[in-house]
Amino acid sequence: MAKHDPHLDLLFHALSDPTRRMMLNRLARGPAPVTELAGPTGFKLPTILRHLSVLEEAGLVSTQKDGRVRSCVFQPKAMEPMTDWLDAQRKVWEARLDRLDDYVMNLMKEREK
Amino acid sequence: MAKHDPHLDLLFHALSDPTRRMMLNRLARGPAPVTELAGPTGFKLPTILRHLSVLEEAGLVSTQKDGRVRSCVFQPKAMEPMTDWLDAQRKVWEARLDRLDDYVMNLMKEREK
DNA sequence: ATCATGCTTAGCCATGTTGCTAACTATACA
DNA sequence: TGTATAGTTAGCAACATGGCTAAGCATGAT
Repeated sequence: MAKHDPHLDLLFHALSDPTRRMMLNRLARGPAPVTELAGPTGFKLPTILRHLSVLEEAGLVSTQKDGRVRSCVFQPKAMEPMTDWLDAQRKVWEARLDRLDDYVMNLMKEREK
Repeated sequence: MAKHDPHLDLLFHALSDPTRRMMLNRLARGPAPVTELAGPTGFKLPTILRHLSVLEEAGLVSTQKDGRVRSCVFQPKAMEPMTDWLDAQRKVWEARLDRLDDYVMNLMKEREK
């Protein structure tokens, strides 16, 4: 378990904004140029570009310029460190439940004596 | 799919900080008082209390005062909206892969003619 | 060559976040 | 009663975030 993983910070932070989640959701349906990402949000292009760069820094989106159009592509692999953390966290929690279980079982055995 | 769920913002934001993740990790092992949460982080109590309130507002931790000690408890259920969103996102992505598959299959059939 | 399109950059503003210290309250213990 | 313990609150400083406008640049169409 990493003590503090800066990449995780970037990932969770990137997803903490509804506009960025909306953009990601669009991109999950397939690549799109910046303007198309901006459309449904109602925000201006510079704002969207900033959100996009946050997504890129988190590794969630990669972009490539083709002529004057920048095409944005969702990178699902980037999610993994996050789901890994969530799984690890759940494991710790479940181990705790198991220990609680043992504890309760022992209590009951004691009672039976 | 909710247009913009403020709760998701709070959840992802709460997890975007390494100190808060460390605190949660400790709490997954079982309840703890504030001072014990602060210990390994090296931060002062007021700082930890602010982090704690972020976790509480996200619903990830509930606290209760017993005498002069505040006991903090991890609330795993609070994670659900987040994992639900991740699952939904993955579903969209996989549906896209399926469509791509169909597309490639059609291309190959065309070629055979 | 000119114009429209699609970004891109610079820079401003308001607000939010994260750390701190200092001072306070409330409970337990002697 | 007095003292140590465990939080708590107020408020400050530095920096990050999220929106904008205005101006610029590169490419495609005419």
